[in-house]
Amino acid sequence: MDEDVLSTPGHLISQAARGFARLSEARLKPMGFGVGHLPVLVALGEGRADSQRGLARFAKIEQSSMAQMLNRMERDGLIRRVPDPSDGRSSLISLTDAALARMPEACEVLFQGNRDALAGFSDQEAAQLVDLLNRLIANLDRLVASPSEGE
Amino acid sequence: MDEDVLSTPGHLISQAARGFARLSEARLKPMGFGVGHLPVLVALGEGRADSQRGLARFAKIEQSSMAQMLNRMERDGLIRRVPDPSDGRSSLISLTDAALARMPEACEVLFQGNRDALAGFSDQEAAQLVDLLNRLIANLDRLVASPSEGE
DNA sequence: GTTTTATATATAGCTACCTATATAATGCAG
DNA sequence: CTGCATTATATAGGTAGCTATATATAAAAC
Repeated sequence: MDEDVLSTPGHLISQAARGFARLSEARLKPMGFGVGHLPVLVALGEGRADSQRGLARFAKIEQSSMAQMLNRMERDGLIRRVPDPSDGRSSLISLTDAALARMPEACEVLFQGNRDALAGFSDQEAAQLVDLLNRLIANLDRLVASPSEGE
Repeated sequence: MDEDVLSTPGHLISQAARGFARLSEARLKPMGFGVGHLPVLVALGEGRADSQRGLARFAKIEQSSMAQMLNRMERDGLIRRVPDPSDGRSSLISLTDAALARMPEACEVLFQGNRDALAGFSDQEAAQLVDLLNRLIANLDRLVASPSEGE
């Protein structure tokens, strides 16, 4: 009876996420990227954010997590931080040429990983999965914001 | 064009997994559990495994990850390890009374978390989500086993 | 009965998250 | 123009996973 706590969507999603992460990690590593880099690459590449805070909000992770992520990416030569002339607390973050050059390939690898993972899914099923996930995420965002569940 | 790499199932699943983990963590912590404990509790509680290797296989994580998990659970008084009399390399792992006593409540909390997260889902939609996730996981398991994708 | 191979666990070191707290610069009140 | 609140970043320490490698015991080969 308590066994099927492992058949709940929550547990299945965590397993799927680990599977995806392992696959993506394995494929991105040879080109010098990690699975957490992508939101940063996209945000910087499209000018959607250029501060640590902005990147954290874009990636929907905590500021402290982004700080460490950026430390690793700077160490690995993917980004660069220059002091913001208009705000002494802040740095302006930008992609290095190396990161920019390798980005399209990284995106392609991720798209391919998704195609591989969705093998056997009809277009309709893939679309439904995305829809259900988006609704789930919206619910979870609401719940984490106010941990008192229900309504 | 590369922005929607963040709208792929892979990325959405990772966001959903983090949301679930944060929610479950917050609710389990007050009763002394963590989100990774559940497979161990279930496996031990139902006699599905009693060695580290067996637990790792059951939980579908690596042996080294399970070793650390068990270290933390032992430290926190949730499990106990006694040397296996019939195999000098191995320990027999069992739940403490404290863990056993709190387990049903933990399962209930997780079931409730799933109900909360699936608010607005019809039964049919919830079932479809589970089905799609199971197929996704099967694909990913296959892919990780042989990283040479497609066919 | 040794020697080899396989298995069980342990350990080192990494990513990517988290919470909580400290520090420094900004901006606004007074 | 000073002092307080706010904001941006940094740091400490934790969980849960990973890979890779070491060690000890067991089992199989010879």
